[in-house]
Parts: sequence; C-alpha cells; structure tokens
Amino acid sequence: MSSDIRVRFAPSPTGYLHIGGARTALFNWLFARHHGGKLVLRVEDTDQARNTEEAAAAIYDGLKWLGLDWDEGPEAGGDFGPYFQSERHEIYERHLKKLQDGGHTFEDNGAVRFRSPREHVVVDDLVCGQIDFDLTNPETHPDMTVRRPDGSWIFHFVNVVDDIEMKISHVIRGEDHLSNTPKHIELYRALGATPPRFAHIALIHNKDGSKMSKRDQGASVDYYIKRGYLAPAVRNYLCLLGWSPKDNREKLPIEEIVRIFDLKNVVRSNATFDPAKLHWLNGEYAREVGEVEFNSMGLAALKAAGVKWEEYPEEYVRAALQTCQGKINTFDELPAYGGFYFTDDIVFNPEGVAQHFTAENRPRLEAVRGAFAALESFSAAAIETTLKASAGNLGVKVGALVHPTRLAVTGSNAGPSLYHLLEVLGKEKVLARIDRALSLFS
RNA sequence: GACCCUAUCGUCCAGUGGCCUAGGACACCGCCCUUUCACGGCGGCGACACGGGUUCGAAUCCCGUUAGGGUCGCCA
Repeated sequence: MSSDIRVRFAPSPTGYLHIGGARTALFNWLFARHHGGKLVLRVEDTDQARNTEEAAAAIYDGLKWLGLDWDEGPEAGGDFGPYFQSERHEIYERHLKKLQDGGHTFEDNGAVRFRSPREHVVVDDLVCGQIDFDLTNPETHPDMTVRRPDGSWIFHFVNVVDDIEMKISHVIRGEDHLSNTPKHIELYRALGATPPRFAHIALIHNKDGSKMSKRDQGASVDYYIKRGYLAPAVRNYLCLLGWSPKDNREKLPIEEIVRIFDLKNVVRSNATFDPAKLHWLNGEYAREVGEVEFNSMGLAALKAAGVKWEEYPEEYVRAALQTCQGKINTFDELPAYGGFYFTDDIVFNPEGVAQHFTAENRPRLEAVRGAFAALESFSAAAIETTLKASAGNLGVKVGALVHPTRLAVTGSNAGPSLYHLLEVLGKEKVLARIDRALSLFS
C-alpha cells in the first residue's frame, strides 16, 4: 500500500537515545506503519559537532533495538538526502534566498532574521486541537533569527526547510515545540509552502514531576539495554505512555498496536515514567520468551555481572537457567537469583542463617544429607519423594527441611524450585554444600 | 512576567450529559494455591483539584481560581 504520508524523527546527535525521544520516534513509526507511509530519520547536527557520526550511531542503535526501522535516512538512503543537516547548506542557502527575495528578512548585527507578518496563526493540532496564537505583538513574539553572523543556521529555519524539502506530511513531536509552531507556520507560508499537519505529544516526566533529562537514571534507552530488558517490553510500555487501546488492554503485540494506532487516541496530558510498571511488563514478556532467547539473555546478564558460566558444561548451564525462567522480571536480577549455580563460594543470607541454621535444624539437615547420599537417581522427582519421606520420619513439616536445605545449598531464602535446582546441581555438589553449611551451625 | 498546554486512584490509562454508589493495570495490603520466591486466583486500599455557572441531570459543557508542565535564544 502506498501513501503520501511521510513523517520524520529528527534527533540531534547527543550520543544516546533519550526515552522521550524514543517515544516520539515510536509514535512516528506507528503512524507511518499504520498508514503505510514513510519514516524519515534526519540528523539535526547544525552545530557541526565533531563526532556526529559516532554520537548519531548511539541513536541508531537505540532505535534498532526497539525495532523502529526507518525508510529514509542514514544507513537507509533515500531520494531526499542528505539526511544530515550539516550537509545541506546549499539547500538552506536556496531557501534563504527565496525568503530574502520575498522581502521577509532583515539584517540585525550581521545576523539574518525573519520578519513576522504579525498576525494571528491558528495551529490545528491533531492532538491538542485548534489553538489561536496572537503574534501581533513584537514585544512578546520577537522576530526569529534564521542565520547567525558566522553563517550557521538556526534550528527553526532548517527544521522547516527540511520538512518542506523532504515532503513531510505530518510533524509528530514533543509538546515542547507547540509554542514554536506558529512561528514555523509563518515560515512555511513565507517560503510558499503548505504547512504539514502537526501533532504534539505530551512530555514524559520523572516521579517528582520534573522533565526527564539525561541526568536522570533510566532516561536513556541504553540503560534498559544494559540492564537486560526485553525490547518488546520497553516498546510496549512506551506505547502506553500517552496512548491506549481504549479497552484496558496493557500487553499488546506491536503488530496489533500498529493496526489500531491513531493519533486521536493520544492523551493530551503529561505522563510520569513508572519504572515499576515497566518492570512488571518486562516480567510478563520474560515469562513467555522461548528457552533459547531466555538463555542467551540470561548468559549475557551473567557475563556482565562477572559470573563465570563458561567453565560449566553446556547442558548444566542450560538446565540451570531454565529453572530461573518465570521467576525473574529483568535479566539483571539473574546473577543474584541463580548465581549459586556457578560458584561453590556460597554467600549465606544472614537473616536466613539466623532463622534456619539452628540447633534444632542441625539433625534435620543431617538427616536430609543422609537420605540424599543414599539416593541412586538424583532426579527432581526422587529428591522430592526422599525429602518428603524424611520429613515424615522426623515428624516435621516438609518446610522444616526445605528451608535449611535451600539455604545450605544456595545461600538464599528464595530461588528456583528446590527439587529441580538440586537435580541440576547434582548429588556431589549438593552433599558438599550441605557439609559446609553444617559447619556453620551455631 | 507574557503566551500556550494540561488537570480522574500514589502512577499509567477507561470514561466524551443520564449505563458512574467512576472501570482496568502497576504499586501496596490481606487470603488462596504452593517446597521458597515468583506466577496465577480472590479480595482490600485508593481519584473526578477548588469555586461558580449551563442543564431535569455533570467526571463529562462554559467561566474563574489554583496547581503542574511548556515556550518566549544568534540551543536543538
């Protein structure tokens, strides 16, 4: 399906993809994909920063990770390039000439400024509705500069020129640009162009209500990549920030969101980023990913935490990780959750020790050890049967044996299914760990 | 300060004049399930910022106030 709909994401190369920018890119992407239009990626590097390519690469990485592919732009090419503003001087020059020829500019200390027509401008925003701006007063709405004395360009101008040249039909961007829009519209008109449709989406805030900025933890997409979040989960969560399917569904496949996405359903008020909800959503996705993906994500997280799983047999590693799936929400929780599989140097939880390594429990753990030692097949089923039989013999609840045993073998009060974890660990290791734990009893 | 946007549970969303004693999700708290922790199930806590209108009837419409956010750059 072809369409004249063309949208763009136009970040400046800051070296990382801001979560708010990601959401803006996402909404542009959804809009483009929904309508069968095109998404253009344009790098706004008018400042001609040194390492533009490198800094921009970080943004590509973030977009790619989120699965937001662009149809035109860096790495993709296209008929409306170049896609770096620093390479578009001639184009800006041409439009400036047009502006000057039309008598829309004046010089001010070497800078070129655009003379506002001084009228009311109505912005008909797809999200915010019709807004009437009164630009008649130069005191409150000064004429904007278009070009500096040193020849470099001002954002507003190049932004508008590029959108004209790239035939952008819809500008979907952050609400922080809403107040600038009437000025942009004046520029479009002075350049003889029809303004695109605008859609300003509300900003994303921190818990304390402040605008999310680079300083804030979790403000960069990279943060979630490093912490082992799943891209579909982060993307799904971002969709929910300012948009909803209107039927109370929270977890939706991206294909479904593309299908039903509509700017009409975009909320007008600011949203607060809620890490807890993302954490939950990620867990929902982590529970349903395939074994292969779960394990590879898990191994990456273990490696990042310095856990040396490479020294263990492949089958052991695979089985160990599988006992953890369904239990953790994000992969950065894995080292603490299942790290005991990959070291014999168990660190015991102090509260657990005080609670379970008691004089009363000593003979119980010894009994468990004895029963395990006598086991032919060290399978989860056999272990369970044995442990329950031991509890029966001792006249105690199963829990009275489970807790000390778990603590002795893993050092923790919580973890994967005890029976399965013991099976994975194997008889030899289990007995050795119980012996060591026994020596720690008060 | 001027201009603009916004205003429903702590948070994210439903709700567009009567179906609302306001619904869902996250978080939190109970109970159940259970070898732990999770998951899951059940239940609880919890909001229409305030004041005026309009209307037979307002969370929903209008005005004002307050609050939050944004923009007013030779930053992007």
